[in-house]
Amino acid sequence: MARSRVTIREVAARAGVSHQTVSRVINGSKRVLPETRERIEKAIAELGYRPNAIARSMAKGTSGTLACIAPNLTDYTFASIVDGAELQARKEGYFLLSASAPDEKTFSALIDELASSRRTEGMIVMNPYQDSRHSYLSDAFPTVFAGARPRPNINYSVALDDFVVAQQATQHLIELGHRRIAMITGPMVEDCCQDRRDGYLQALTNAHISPNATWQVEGEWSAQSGYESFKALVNRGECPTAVFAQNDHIAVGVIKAARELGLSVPEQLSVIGVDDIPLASFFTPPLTTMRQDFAAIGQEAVKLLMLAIRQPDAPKQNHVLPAELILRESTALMSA
Amino acid sequence: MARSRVTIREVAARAGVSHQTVSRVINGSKRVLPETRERIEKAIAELGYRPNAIARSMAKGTSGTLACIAPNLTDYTFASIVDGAELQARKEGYFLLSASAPDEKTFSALIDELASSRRTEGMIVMNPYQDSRHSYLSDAFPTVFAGARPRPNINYSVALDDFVVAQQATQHLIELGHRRIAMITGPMVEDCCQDRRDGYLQALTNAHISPNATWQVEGEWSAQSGYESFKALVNRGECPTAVFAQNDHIAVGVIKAARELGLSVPEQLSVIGVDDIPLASFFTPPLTTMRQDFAAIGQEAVKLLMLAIRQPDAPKQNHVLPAELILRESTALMSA
DNA sequence: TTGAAAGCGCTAACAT
DNA sequence: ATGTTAGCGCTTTCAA
Repeated sequence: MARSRVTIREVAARAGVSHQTVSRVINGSKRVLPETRERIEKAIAELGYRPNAIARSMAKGTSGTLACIAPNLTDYTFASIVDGAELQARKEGYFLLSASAPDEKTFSALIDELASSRRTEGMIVMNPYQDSRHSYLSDAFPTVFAGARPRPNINYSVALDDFVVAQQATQHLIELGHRRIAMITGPMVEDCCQDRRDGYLQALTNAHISPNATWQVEGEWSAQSGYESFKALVNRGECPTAVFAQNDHIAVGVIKAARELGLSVPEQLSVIGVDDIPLASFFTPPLTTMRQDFAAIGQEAVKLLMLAIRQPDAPKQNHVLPAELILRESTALMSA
Repeated sequence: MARSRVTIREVAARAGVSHQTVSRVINGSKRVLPETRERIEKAIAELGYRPNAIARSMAKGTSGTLACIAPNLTDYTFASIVDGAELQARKEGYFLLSASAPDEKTFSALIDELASSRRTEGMIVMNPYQDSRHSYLSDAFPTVFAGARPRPNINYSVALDDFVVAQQATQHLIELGHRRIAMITGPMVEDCCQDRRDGYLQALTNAHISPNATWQVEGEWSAQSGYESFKALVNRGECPTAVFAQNDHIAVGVIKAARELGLSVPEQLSVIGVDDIPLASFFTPPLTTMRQDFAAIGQEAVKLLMLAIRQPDAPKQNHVLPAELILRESTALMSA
């Protein structure tokens, strides 16, 4: 583990061969005599030689790293996707550089640094539509979106099947007998929020329930937002018997607000979320939710990225993943 | 943003200067005639030239990246530290490569790849003592620990002041009138768990309460573990009136277990955690806890790493950060 | 102020 | 099977 300053040439000298033969050995070429190989391997061990990755990248013309850009790295959502991506990247022989860009300015600077400096071979971008960050992107540099649909400038994406998931969540509430079903959304600029809204509407329509505009409130992805949104809703005089929260954080906020409003969950109000965050079963009541497989999204994104890198002309692809209904105690049969 | 294949020489040709002069311009050297500079900048813009970071690293002998290694990237703890580290790294002009190593084998392979391949200039390691991963490390390669104390082979670290924090948490319970105070710990192989135990013991000693070994139960960092540990404790016939949980997840598990056991929190059982995770105030009851500034830990770690890189002979340093008591509703005066 | 030469540590192409 | 020759795209001497 000593700081390696030994070069391929020193190894070559010690083994009495050319540096090229050493290169062959470290690259696992077959065209080396076993005894030569052995001699070289001995020299490598004795000298503690380790190939310099930068020089290698230089010669090969590839950096061997991918990048993953999220608004932040602390949201469980993003972190899990990154984790899955990292795993897959390493499997593919790449390193993953993850970076967070809280705002559009940071984002564009980052893209610039990462893509045009050839520091990475491709990148995965999350939440490209929270502002106009997607406008800095182009498929001229291999890019895949995670959690958002493709757009004209970007051809690849992996996301939850938001429409279906929302439909299923809403359907679950309907099956429990609810008809006054509110929805609290994330920021509607994001693809997934729109898709989830559409899924919710579809489920209502299928059940011949006419959607009520005042029951759809736009919030943010936080518990605090869920809390405030639900209070606002009730203060407006509307009282649904069930809420479809577009993520678990919002759901948790809704539940807290309901408790303060004297509504018991699930007896008087059913609440369903999306994500299945690790602590979902530790809230009161334990959260019914649609489980997403974030790691799978990250892995898929990397696979798609590899494709984009290797076959720049491959056709547009939008991978969509399912979710699973996790039944806990925040939803219940509509009481008579 | 087009994929940059333009080199410094093409820019030079177009501007009618040597490639070296172009290099001076992109490196902001003063020794270039304003008009020459202008011509070059024009050529750069027209050609859409962007310096190749790899080639630069190659020539300069530095990769311009730091690494951050955690058991995983999804724990809020690790993710927040990484986030803080990334912010600071960029401020220092470095990129941060974060990687997760779930097991010791992955870890050692990672270290090897990262350090000896000179792909990064230094690294931050979290949880080096959960197994013997620390044994793969050496200060021959700039390394700082986050959340653990230094050891003979590693000179730099940044961590919460675990002893003091635990003492304060326990002290809080004591001030509320509790004397039967249990503790549920994380894995005791980790430094911070030991330090937190010692702080807990110190607080008891200061209050002339003799510690009860059966009230100290070793668990893991999860809610599930807190849940099981507390049930085990009570099943043993012991019933404390307060619990110091070594992190919030454990605390949340304890609360759930207590509820199932028919103990109301905080009336019959006070529970305090450590961390102040984002959802802490949304549990029932909202969690009293010791807030850690994870981002600060990450930032400090990078600062220390920069020091380690620039002054390899600087003296050993162990930075320690405070925590803040966040009073919510999971702790209360001991009932008569 | 600018340029020419050399080289960072490696791999690729060709030669032997 | 191995060696030789050229770079990869840049920075760093050292001259001019």
